[in-house]
Amino acid sequence: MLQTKIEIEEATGILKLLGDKTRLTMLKLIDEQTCCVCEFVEIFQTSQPSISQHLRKLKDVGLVKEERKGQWIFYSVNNKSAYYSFIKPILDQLPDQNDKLKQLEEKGTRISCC
Amino acid sequence: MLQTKIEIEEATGILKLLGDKTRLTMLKLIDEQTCCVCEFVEIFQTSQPSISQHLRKLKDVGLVKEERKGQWIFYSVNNKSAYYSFIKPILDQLPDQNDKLKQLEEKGTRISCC
DNA sequence: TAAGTATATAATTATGTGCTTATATATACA
DNA sequence: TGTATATATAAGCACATAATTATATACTTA
Repeated sequence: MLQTKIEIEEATGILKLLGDKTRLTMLKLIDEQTCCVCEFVEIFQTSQPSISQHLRKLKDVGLVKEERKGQWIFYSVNNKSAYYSFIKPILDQLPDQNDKLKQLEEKGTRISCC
Repeated sequence: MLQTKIEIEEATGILKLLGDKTRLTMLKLIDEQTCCVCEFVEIFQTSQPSISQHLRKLKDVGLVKEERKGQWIFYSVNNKSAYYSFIKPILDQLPDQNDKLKQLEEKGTRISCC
């Protein structure tokens, strides 16, 4: 695939967002899956507002999309984003994070699959 | 080429470094060229200590290498770095920055070519 | 060796970022 | 409609980061 060019300033904005452990892991997780906020809270063992704020930043640049299903809001990577081809090669070099979701399934706290 | 995996925490460290306009532009510039500190100072229109500190951070993780030639120290991307295959796809998506070096050549302040 | 140029380092300041606490909004269900 | 659950937002604080200023070090050349 021919890569599209991205301006330096846009690139630094995106890279700044990826330069955070929580957000980068999130993106890797939801590149091929879907997660809701409370799952992230459990996975990252942090507060709900903190997770919401990270997701907000990713949403603001269009990297993730949300879909409400009842009381839950499910997040996934927006592969229609103009930046998707920029971040995909990065995500592909990261180790799989699915063990984190497996742990939720074992504890019975996984929601997204329903 | 089969990509090597990089741990999430290492990746965020590297991405944090790339998430800065000066450093990202620097890396793109010296991926295939060589520049010395005073050239960066002129290109980025900033102070010499600021440039040195950016280079220091890149050097600390092994992303760049330095070579002294007389009074000048020339910097270039260290393509032997374990992280090179991680950052290369990122740099490749950035627009060419060679116009900045051309401007130095036109002004007669380009050093590295000698 | 003295003066000039190039670069590095240290200390300080200014700004940015992430997390917490508190509160608001939205949905579900009894 | 009232309560519980899920999520978002706002304000404040703590910490991190980038730039500046001042100074030190290294090399060059007269």
